Amino acid sequence: MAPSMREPTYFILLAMAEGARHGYAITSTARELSAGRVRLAAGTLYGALDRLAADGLVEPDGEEVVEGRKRRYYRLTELGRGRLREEVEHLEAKLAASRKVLSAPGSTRVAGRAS
Amino acid sequence: MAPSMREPTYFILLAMAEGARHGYAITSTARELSAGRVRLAAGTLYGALDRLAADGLVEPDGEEVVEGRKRRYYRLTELGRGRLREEVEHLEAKLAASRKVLSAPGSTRVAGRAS
DNA sequence: ACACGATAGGTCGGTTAACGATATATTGGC
DNA sequence: GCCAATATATCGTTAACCGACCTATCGTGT
Repeated sequence: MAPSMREPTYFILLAMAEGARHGYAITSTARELSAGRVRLAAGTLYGALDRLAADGLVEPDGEEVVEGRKRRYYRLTELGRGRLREEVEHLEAKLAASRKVLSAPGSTRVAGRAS
Repeated sequence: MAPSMREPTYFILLAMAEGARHGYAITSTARELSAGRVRLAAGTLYGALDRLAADGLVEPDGEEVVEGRKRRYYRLTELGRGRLREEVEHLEAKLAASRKVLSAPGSTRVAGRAS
């Protein structure tokens, strides 16, 4: 079973789910989607992009130069999209579990605690 | 801003939200709550317990011997419960963001892609 | 002319959670 | 006697993330 994604990775993939993006655009999209919570550090972003490409979750989608600045585009693969959807399911399962537990005030001890 | 918890940590805290537990019981409760997904390795469990205690999210709640086996109990602190609730909010925010993005089929490019 | 912030890409070393392996010890079933 | 389950603990490794730093362009303000 693949371990759950960390938050930066999750938002990097999610940012690309809307369409291909170049690195810097991923940073701002992730920031928006997370309501400001996720501010991707350069090391996190480019490291993750290399890793995700090696794992086949994203792939390069060409380069271009806009106003003198090079842009490297990446696109989510079908595998990446599937992995993202899987992650959403885990999120839902986690939430379901927490509702079951946190609704009850609970300070109960597990079976038969003797003094 | 505190970084998001990893899955094992989340389920360790969630297991204790129902009531005080000893280490081994946390392992089985976490396994149940996660529908079998989270199988805590010993190193993960006891390492996390020490770390969480140092951070004030959990605290020791006595020891006892049951059938010749020592049990070390831990309890969730108010801080820990708050941190858990905070994490649930982040989970909800993440889900809201992902629904917004994944509902649309989206293979759009970000503004004005030439060529 | 110069500084600075935003845009755009990248590297590198350090921190830390998680993990598997290993160890100890007891109880109970085969 | 051996193994699985119960129970706790340590140790070394891996992997993700992060801050710091570097290069470079463009526009704005001084």
